[in-house]
Amino acid sequence: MKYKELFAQELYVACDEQLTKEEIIRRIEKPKHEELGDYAFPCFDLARVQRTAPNKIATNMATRIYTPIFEKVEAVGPYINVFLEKGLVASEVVKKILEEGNYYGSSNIGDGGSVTIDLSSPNIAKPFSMGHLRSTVIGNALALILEKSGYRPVRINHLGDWGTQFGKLITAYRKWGNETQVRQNTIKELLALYIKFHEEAELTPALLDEGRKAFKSLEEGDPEAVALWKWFREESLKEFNRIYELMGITFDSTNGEAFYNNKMQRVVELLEKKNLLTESKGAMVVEVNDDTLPPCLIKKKDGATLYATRDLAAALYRYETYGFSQALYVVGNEQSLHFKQVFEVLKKMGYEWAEQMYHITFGMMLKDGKKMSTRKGKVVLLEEVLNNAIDLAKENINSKNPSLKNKQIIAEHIGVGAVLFHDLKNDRRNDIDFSLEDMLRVEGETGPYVQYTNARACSILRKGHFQKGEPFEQIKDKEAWPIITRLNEFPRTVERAAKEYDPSQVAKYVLELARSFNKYYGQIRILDDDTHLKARLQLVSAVSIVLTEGLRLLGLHAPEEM
RNA sequence: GCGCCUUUAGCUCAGCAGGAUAGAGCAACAGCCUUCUAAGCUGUGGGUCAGAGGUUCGAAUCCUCUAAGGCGCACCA
Repeated sequence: MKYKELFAQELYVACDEQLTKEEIIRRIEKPKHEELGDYAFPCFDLARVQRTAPNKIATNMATRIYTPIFEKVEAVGPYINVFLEKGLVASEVVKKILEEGNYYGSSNIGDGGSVTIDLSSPNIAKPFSMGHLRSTVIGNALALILEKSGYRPVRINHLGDWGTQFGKLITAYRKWGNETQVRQNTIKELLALYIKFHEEAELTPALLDEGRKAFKSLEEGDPEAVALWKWFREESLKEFNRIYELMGITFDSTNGEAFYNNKMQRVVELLEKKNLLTESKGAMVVEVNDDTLPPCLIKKKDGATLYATRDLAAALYRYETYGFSQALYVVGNEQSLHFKQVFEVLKKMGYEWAEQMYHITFGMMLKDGKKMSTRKGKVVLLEEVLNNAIDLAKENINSKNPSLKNKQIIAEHIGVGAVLFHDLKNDRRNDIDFSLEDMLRVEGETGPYVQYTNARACSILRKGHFQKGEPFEQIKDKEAWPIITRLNEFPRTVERAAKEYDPSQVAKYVLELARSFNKYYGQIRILDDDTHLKARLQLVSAVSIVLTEGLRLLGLHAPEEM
């Protein structure tokens, strides 16, 4: 980072201040090919100002740039390419990492502001499907990345524990439910009831009304309905917690939709007081931005509330409780209209903090190119996928490293790592077609590949008897340079991931670092040469520190052996 | 119909506020383990960046249109 600024400063002087430093910084790029140097500056802008051929300008300016930080400055066509003094930079970077350890890459761009993150939010009484994986994994990674960037994340699992679906479920349970069966296998039985309800409702549409009525009675506190609801909720949570534990994810709050049940009246009153509520076709709505957005539904014909009402109540509650500087909603992109409406309503209510609310969208998990549907029973269960991945990791351990200790734990870290990483490595807005094969893959651009790289590095550190805190030695291998430049990029990568709410930046980074290290590993026998041993081990240690930290930011463990 | 999004190698995707010969992984093929964990490394083949215009010294990247696909559009969440 600072090397680039140094280059900009040099250019600023060399071009006689014909461009501003900001303009120069914006133009400086990283050449696509290593042979072309570490930074490059194209001279086309100056060519226009000076009305001279860019090649000429490049040649002239190149001779005017001189600082010890560059070992070579050369003009290639219209570009000025500079090569960093490798020894100097390598020392600075590796030293910094060894000194800072896990803190390397931390920043304070968040300035201690709290960020509420609405994530995971599965529906109670339904199995935890692959669809919820994305929100959970992306939200968790964002929380970790933001935390490293100086924010205080608040992870909120906004459980789907309220709504008409529970009316349906209660109705179904009353009609066809069997207590013993449900008690034995709650989630599975409830899912079956839910599916049956929708099948029957195709034949007898009146069932839908009955479901709605049941929900109304639940909302009004009918003891029998409430008891059923509580039971469903508890059993579901037990199941979810097992999965969260496996993934190493915890929450600061599990206040779901039901929590806001008694907070919605206030929202309705506030809307009334501000004259925002109007009647439309029997329902109460807020008109938002008339032409571009459809009205936001607040209350149904029968007086029952809707999810927008709950999200409004939740937003108020979260602002009052956490005083967030940002509020994030990690929810699929199919709900983008809903969040636009909710944010608009809040703005109309006069809350300027609504400007700091963001819908963090992500693509759908598809099955054979189509949306998965709980109602039709076409779901893939996350727990099964995770167990598959763990079993595979165990098989691999048994064939590749049978004497490994703590096999079970490490297999969990690897298996879960494969699944999480697979979800995080690409832009979150892309749809993912579910493929067990892809998800369990451990070679190539995968979590286990990165974990394996780190395990190798750790193994070298053990065998080379690496000691922390020894005097620093400069690395001499030119083969190490690609690693050094990657290591230097880590802080920028974290910062960018935080600013763009994009964990994939970290995932891609960690892959590149692993790749560069594996290449080095193939070229240099680290433990063979005593004279370079210390410097090399220090480099390896820096790599391991950054890989471990990068993986941690994605929610993955980095086992030292595997 | 309206709104938003997507379209880059056989497949899955990168390509960071336009810049020098478009990159990875998987799959295919050919190599590398008596020496630091082969979950690895090296090499080969594979591309009119959906199409057409436009802006620019320069476009996969920005603008417009077309085509294909996806998601959303009032009492579900």
